[in-house]
Amino acid sequence: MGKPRVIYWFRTDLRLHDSPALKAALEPDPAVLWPIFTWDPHYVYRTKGGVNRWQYLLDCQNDLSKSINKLNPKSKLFVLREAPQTLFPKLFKAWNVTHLVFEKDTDSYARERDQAIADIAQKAGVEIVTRYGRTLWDSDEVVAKNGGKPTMSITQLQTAGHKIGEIPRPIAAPEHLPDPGEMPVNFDQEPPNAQPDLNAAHRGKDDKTYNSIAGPKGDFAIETLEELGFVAATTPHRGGETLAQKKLDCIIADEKYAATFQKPKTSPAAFEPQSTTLLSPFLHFGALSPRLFYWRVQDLVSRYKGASSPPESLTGQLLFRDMYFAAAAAIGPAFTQTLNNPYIRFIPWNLPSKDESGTEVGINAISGEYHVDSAQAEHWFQRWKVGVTGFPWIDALMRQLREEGWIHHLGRHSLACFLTRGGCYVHWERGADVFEELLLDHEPACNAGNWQWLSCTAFFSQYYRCYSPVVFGQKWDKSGALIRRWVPELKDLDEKFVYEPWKASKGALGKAGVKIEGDGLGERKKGTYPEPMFDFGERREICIAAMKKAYQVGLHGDDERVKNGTWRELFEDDDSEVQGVGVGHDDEHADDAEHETHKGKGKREAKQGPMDRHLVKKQKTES
DNA sequence: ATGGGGGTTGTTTCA
DNA sequence: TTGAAACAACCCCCA
Repeated sequence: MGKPRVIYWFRTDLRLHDSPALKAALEPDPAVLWPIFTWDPHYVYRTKGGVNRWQYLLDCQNDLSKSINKLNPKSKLFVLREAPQTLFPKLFKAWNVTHLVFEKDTDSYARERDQAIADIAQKAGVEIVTRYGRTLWDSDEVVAKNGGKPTMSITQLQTAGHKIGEIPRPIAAPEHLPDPGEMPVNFDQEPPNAQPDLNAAHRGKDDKTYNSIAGPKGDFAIETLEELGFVAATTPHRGGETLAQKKLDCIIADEKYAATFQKPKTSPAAFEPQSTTLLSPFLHFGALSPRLFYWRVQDLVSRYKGASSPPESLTGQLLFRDMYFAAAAAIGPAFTQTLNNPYIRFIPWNLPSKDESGTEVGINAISGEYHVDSAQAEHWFQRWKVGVTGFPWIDALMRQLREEGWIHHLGRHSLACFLTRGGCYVHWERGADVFEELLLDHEPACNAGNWQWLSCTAFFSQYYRCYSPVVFGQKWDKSGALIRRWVPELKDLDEKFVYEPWKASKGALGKAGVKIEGDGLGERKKGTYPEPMFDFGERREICIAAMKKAYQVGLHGDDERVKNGTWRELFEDDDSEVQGVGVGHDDEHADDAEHETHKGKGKREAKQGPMDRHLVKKQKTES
């Protein structure tokens, strides 16, 4: 037997430091090692991503390639443009590969893909080696220690983690890398399935991604935005392991900040500089190891007097990340949706997703296809999406997100609450879909989990705690600096009205050079800012009443009645206020609703409640 | 097993 | 100006 000929397959671990998988690849002292990245059509076409995130990925790849090249001038990150499922059988033969090594990934699509790769490797007689390094603990182990169930609270995660044992200490980056072997491409490229292309909207130019396996020059170079057909990115945030390390160093150097960090006390209105670390995009691409981050903080905390502790502390933030990863690992593809998900509450939101289970986009992806069951809700959603709701705090956040790809966690809360249970009563999957496209740090598990949290469909349930689009921002930023930065229409408006310009007098508006008019969609007149979409106080009341009703009904995503539409019967005794929310009901039913209201009000409130709650409990223990 | 305490990140009011 | 308490519609967790 000769020495191993190893492919190291980089995926969501674009780094050299603290990589258990890379360490495992180097341990048998390979004769050759190819560091490769495969440009997977699933990510290119079936994962929504704005230009900002594509640029960030390219940053991470370029930085990694440079670092590899420093360790061995003959090597770099070799990028191959083909789906791994069809590429690897050919590579294994052509390059005479003995081992394929990669970091384990528990995302639904990744699991399915990696299983396929494992089968292919077995047939080819190639040994597969994997290690976990994407979270603090192996998510599957967490699930096992949690009784095979998804971690639905931070205590569950902590208890399970405690049972597994101490979080592994980070591993140093390798000091040497073997030469890559020969890389003949004496085989044909399997053309990708480019339809549907969920990113078509961002491609201003021709998509040349798959013109050849080894790129335009045949040198396995990293793609460019040009090659992908994308126009220029707008975010100021840049990726790469080198930058991640530098930023982490800065954060740890500010001992008081890092050791006493309390997330709920950091301001969502702070920008330049932001109040949180902005390390999440690095974590997403694996340019920063969560375990390195954890131990750099923890070692400081252990010797610091008066340090904060989980869940509010910096390490606590990493625990939440692990919680979502383990929940997603246990629930599988259904985690990112309501349908078929037994752990998520059914709420009859407007604009529900079309059922795409069984289709290609249905695998762990929200394609954005949905039922427009209410023209009103659709109009609100369109205004929310581009930041013209007429609520300056909401619009500022949305515009910051669109341009920079990052907003503070509590800003995300504001946007999410407003779209779902605290304003528009639009399905959280619509919002998750928009965030998936816009966030640099978009992580399927964390994004879906946080939307479930905020919409009170899982993880969190206090739906009467509702973020006000006015007072919540004011609590952090009385003068409206964030609004002035991102909603320049209002930059000269008096502090008294900057959060609610509709209350300003004509004189005050005139002085600020702004008029309140229109819905903000389409061509907007210069010097205008849209009217508020609705009376927030009114909407808040309606939404809370509707949430209460849905909680009493107590359906979950896997309920047959959710799938076959008979859930409607359970909501028919809505009183008139609630009816204002659920659109979709035609006028012919209005009479019935009216009728129900007359005889039902009062009595039912008192009696039905406890009975329904009992029903909910019973259902839960059964499932 | 049941009941009380608590829940990273609400709002309003009052001291 | 800051902090605590009321509001009291939820579910999880632990003893």
